[in-house]
Amino acid sequence: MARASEQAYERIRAEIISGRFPPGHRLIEADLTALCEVSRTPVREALRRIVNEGLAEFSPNQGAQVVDLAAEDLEALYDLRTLIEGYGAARAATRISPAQIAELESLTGLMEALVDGGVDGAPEAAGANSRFHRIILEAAQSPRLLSVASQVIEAPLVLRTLARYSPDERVRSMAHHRELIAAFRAGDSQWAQAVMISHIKAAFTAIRRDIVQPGPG
Amino acid sequence: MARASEQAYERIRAEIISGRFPPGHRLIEADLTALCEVSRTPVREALRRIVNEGLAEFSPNQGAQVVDLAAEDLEALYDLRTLIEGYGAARAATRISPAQIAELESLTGLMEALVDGGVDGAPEAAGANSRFHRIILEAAQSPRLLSVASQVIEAPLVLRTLARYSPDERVRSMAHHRELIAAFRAGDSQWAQAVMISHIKAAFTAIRRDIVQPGPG
DNA sequence: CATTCCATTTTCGTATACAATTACTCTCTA
DNA sequence: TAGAGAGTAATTGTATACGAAAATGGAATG
Repeated sequence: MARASEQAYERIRAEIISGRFPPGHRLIEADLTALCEVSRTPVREALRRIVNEGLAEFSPNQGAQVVDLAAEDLEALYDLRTLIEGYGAARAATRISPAQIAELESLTGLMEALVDGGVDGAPEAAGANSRFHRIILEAAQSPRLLSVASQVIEAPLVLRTLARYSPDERVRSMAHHRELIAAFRAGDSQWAQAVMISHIKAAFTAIRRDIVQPGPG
Repeated sequence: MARASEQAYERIRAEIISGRFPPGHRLIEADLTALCEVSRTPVREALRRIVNEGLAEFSPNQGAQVVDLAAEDLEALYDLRTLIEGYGAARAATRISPAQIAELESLTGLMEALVDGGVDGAPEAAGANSRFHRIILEAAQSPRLLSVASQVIEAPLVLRTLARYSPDERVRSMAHHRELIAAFRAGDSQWAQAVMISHIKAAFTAIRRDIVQPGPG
């Protein structure tokens, strides 16, 4: 089975994103071996991948630990994300297929339903949101973009942005998704880019409200 | 020694960038084990890193092979690079230290000397050029940016852009470097960004002249 | 002569054992 | 009591062996 490392990757990633491995938590290879029920070799491979996607940080001979975004320059991270996802949305506007647009609509409908139903569908909604963004990046038809984007999209997942939104912010976020779809339908790159930038800036504002950034030095 | 994998990484990278491993060349782990004189474990680790930086591509159960940029969408790659390095230059303009500016000057002087001396100092000049760009990205003071940038900077190294430049283009490239330093001295983000964008667009033009892009489909 | 199928070989994926490095704790001393 | 040092435990880094998947080559068949 060529998926021991894949299995390890998904398991560790889930632990981090769910918050069961909190920021700063050390990722000991032996522990992960037990958790994932595979040997250290695929665990190490999964770890490198997770580090590469920005979910963890790595020090030689000291292993990896879950990234602590509160200690990082969140504004720089979100600026980069704005740049990259904005570019992706612009490219996607002239390349996206009707089938992909239909998928975006379906996901948006799902998320709206989860938001309206008072129950806490946060994890599911987060998953749908991730797929929404991923479809756009895939529609941009640039493998390199996909790979680059993962580095600025994965890390913020530990923040569980959607769960922090106020009701108003949730409504706005859904509106952004609807407007993105409209921009794609129109094939308008600038429009799509502008909405995507708004979407990410809005997310950053919600994050910044919650997380106290460390002063310089 | 924690540097068996590091040693393997540097060796394999050098083989690719020098062209001794040409585009499309299969990177067989056993061969690399012999070449690097370390076991397969660190070789595999080095390979994953090289794949991640975009110097090679990977297929499950089939290993890695050196990236063939002629088969890729070069315009998309360079667009991304423009975006990311332009942003880096803008950030660097307000954060770079005098010592870093001095380093940039020193490297530019070295490159100019290599260009003037008729001998083929291409590999050295390429190294100096890489360091020049790296210092700027470091001056931008965003670890994530550094990591993201590597993915769009490393891959084009296989093209050996500098060696393709005409004498005029070389002069222009040096002028860009000098102008970047001036923009940094002025602390002018927009200026630095504009020059960096020009610098990369110029490189792309030289590349596009040489490489025939495959049609869509 | 082209094609398909099977055996062989090559190569990657995983597990495990060992080496090297780092972190920790306890003791001894000022 | 605070600090330094040595010895021990914990953890990562590397090597090697085995298993699984895929590429290859040749023979049989239409």
